[in-house]
Parts: sequence; C-alpha cells; structure tokens
Amino acid sequence: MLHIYNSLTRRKDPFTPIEPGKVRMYVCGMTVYDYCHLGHARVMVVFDIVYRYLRHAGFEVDYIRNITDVDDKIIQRANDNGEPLADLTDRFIAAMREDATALGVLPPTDEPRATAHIAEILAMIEALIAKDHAYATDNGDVYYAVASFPGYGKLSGKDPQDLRAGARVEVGEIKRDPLDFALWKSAKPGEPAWSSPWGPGRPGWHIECSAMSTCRLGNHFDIHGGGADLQFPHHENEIAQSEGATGEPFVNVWMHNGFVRVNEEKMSKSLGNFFTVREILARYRPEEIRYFILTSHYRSPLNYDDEHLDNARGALTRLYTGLRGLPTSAHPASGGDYRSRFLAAMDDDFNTPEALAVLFDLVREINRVRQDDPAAAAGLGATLRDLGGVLGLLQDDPEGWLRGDATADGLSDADIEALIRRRTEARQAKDWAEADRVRDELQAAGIVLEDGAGATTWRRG
RNA sequence: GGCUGAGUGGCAGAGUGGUUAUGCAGCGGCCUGCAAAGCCGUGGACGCCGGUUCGAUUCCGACCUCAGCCUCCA
Repeated sequence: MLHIYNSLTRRKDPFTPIEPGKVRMYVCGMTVYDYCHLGHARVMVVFDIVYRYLRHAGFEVDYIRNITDVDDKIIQRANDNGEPLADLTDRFIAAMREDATALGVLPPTDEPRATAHIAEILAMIEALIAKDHAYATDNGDVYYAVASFPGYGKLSGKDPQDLRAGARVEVGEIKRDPLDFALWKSAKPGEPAWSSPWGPGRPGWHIECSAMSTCRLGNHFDIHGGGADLQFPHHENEIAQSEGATGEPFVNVWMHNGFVRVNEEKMSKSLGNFFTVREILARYRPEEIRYFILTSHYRSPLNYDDEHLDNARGALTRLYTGLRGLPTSAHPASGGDYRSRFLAAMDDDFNTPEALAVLFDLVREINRVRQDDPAAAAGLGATLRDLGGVLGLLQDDPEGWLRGDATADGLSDADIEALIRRRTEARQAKDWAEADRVRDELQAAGIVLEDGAGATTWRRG
C-alpha cells in the first residue's frame, strides 16, 4: 500500500486515487528564461520517479507539468537580449527538454504553456470576480481578495493576521488588503499583452497554474507537486483561486521536494550559486546525476558537491559490475524478497535511498552465486535491472557503461585493446615487469584492468 | 519575530522503543604472478539536558545549532 507524505496533513497518508486505477498529477514546472540548474533537475527527476512508480503500481497516470512562458523575468530577459519573447522561451523550452531527456526523465502526459491558455485564465478570473473572490482596480489590474477565502494559510500553516502584520506595503498601493495578489496585470508600454474585460494585460503567475491544472485534470485531482519554496505563497494562492472559483476541493495530496544546496545554502538564481544541468553534464554522466539525486529522500535537502557525484559514479560502477556478463534474456528471479523489500521502500513515500540499498543487497547476492550458479545469478541480474528500471537506472549495457566514452585527449578503445594484447603476451611469457609497465601506463590514462578467468576486461575509472 | 523542516559513524544517507541499513573510505583474510574486481570478517553513530519506560538514537518537553518560507524562486 502506497503511502505519501501530504504537506496539507503533515503526515504520510495511504494513497487512494479519486477515480480507481487513475491518477491525475500536476507539477509546477519551469519559468523558461534560462538553462535548468540542478534544482530544476531535482524536481523533474523526483516527480519522474513518482510518475514511473505510480505507473509501475498499475495506475494510469495523467501527468501535467506546466511551462510558465510569460512573466516579469522573462519579459526583462527578452528586452535585455533584444529578442522577441517567444524566441527566448522557445529556445529555453528546447534546452529544458534536452536536459530532461539526458537525465532519463520521461515526458509528462502534457506540458501546457501559459500563453496558450489565456482564455481559460480569463474565464477563471471572471468566475472569481462573480463570486466576490476578486476585484478589478481602476488601472486595469485584477486582484484576489484573500480575506474572502476562509481557508487561506491551511497548506503553509500561516495565519493571515500574522502575514498582514509583517507585510510590506508599497507606495501607491491599490490593493484592498496587503495579502491580495494579482490575477491580471495591466500592460505597461512595450510589454506583451492580451485583451481582457479589464483592458490589455497579462496573467499573474499563480492563476496560470490554477487554470491549467483545472482545465487539464478537472476541478478536483489527486496530486499536486513542486519545490518546497512554492508552498507559500504560490500553492496557497492556487488553492484559494481554484477552490474559490469552482467551490470544490482542489487537490488531495500536496507533495514538495526539498532543495538542492551548495555549502548548506539554497541553490538559486538570485544567490548566483547554481550549477546548470549542462555544466554538470560536461563532467558527469546523466545516470550519475540521476543516481546522486536519488541517494537522498525527495523531501530532504540535497547538498551539491563534486565528491558526492564521484560517489555516485563509484556506486553505479559497483552495480554495473555486478550486471556485467549476465545474459539480458533471463527472467527476473522469483525467489528472494528483494523485490518486495524494494516495493515496500518505494511504497513508503518513495524512499529511494532504501530502495537503492536493496539493489546493493541484490548485487552482493549476484556476486556470491555467480560462480556456482550462473542461472540463479542471471535471474537475480534480471531482477536488478528490472528494479533499477523503476528508478530509471541500470538500463545501459554494463560493459558499455563501464568502458564509458573515449575523451578527446584519452586513449581510444582500439589503443587500449592493443596495449592489453601486448600485456597479455608479456604475461604469457611471465615478463611481469613489462606486464606491469603496460598496466601502469593504462592506469595513468584512467584505465583500470581486471584479469578475469579467461580474459582481461577493462573500464574507464 | 511568525511559520515549516532538520541535526545519525571519516563522508554521504536510510531507519528503528531492545536485534547488520546501504554506498564510498579504513582495517584483517581469501582470491591473484602482483593488482583490480569480487567474497568473508571487522572497527566506528545517533546535537545537548531533562522526562516517560524494564529499556530511547527512536516517544514527550526545554535548549542549542542549521536550512527554508514570510519578496521572485524548483
């Protein structure tokens, strides 16, 4: 039985979808004006795991991850670059998809863009005005009236009165309440604008997600996810908007992933301490990044450090080494409780560190039996590959993964094979000095040799 | 200040009211021409102070420290 930690109840609750067999999930995606950094990668990978595991558990999943393609920062960046807004957003949407694909993130069911849903956004704003949850001001803005929504603060545990006490009030403020937030912003000169009953303007950020999630998944759906920093005010505002407009409960389960940190500090654009996915991909392989993300529970902080990526490489090397030489056609082993332990870990709020531990227990068992019982090892290997696949790991050819790709300045595969042949001849002649010299030469180039029963295998360490 | 969450062995990181997490690193052994990989064994931990309990790292309370949100943010 799958249990998921719900930010709303602050408990792990048993998960039951609204409609049997079907899960509707919405995740706040990227604002596209720059490359994805590791923090964005974590959201994508974490909810990719949720998506994969729900499907593995037999659910049909509608997974919507939105794209915010109009907002202040995007407009600013497009102006700075002197390029049309759509050119900028198209470019970074393409880059985001490249990063996601590299990291083994499955495409969501759909990725709606805010600018393609202006009609739905306007409809929701009008519904809110009709129900006195929102009001237009003389300058053409529309605000949500927070005081009109009794449950405001239930997700983040904040008390509106406390928030009002600490709220800063801007000069020339036209809101009725400092907590009120913009649903529609009137256009300033040079800004992209859509026509509306209140004059030309553009949607506020919060209403985009309410409109897109509701129009794709219905008024009431199962899971809503995003980074922990979105809990307040973004998700709180979404609840107020959606429940205010529809009169129905909005979301059953709220999931928030923890941050990526650098030196124990949040990785973010504003702090400038971020590493983009492509920067890291220049030095580490996609699966190493994915593994690194999964070594920590999704709600825990994840501290970025090269040492941790090195660690991920070592761990994956162990797993792939165990898989090496096993037939890929074998059926997963039926015996053993590895699978049930793995599933129990994942059922417990997607406990990937625990699930990975099961994979290591499995590989030890493979290594124990592979000499004496190759058939059993093959079956366990199939199980390992199968369970790894649930996490989006271990799907490469083991030999290929261990050998890695030749770097521009390194030895080619053919160079390596030639040196190994020379060493093998030396070993047959018991010329240990020459054999060791060749091995040292290869080691200096980052190649590790392993003398097996019949042949010498190698990998790029 | 208000509201969240966290403090585990050299590093990373799960978990549990009494019994091995796991990976990397260390140590001993086996294997090997020597290695590597692998296997076997092994040392080392639960922020601090109280409380509940036969027994707490695990539950409760105070304290200290850290991170996050309260402004855009995954």
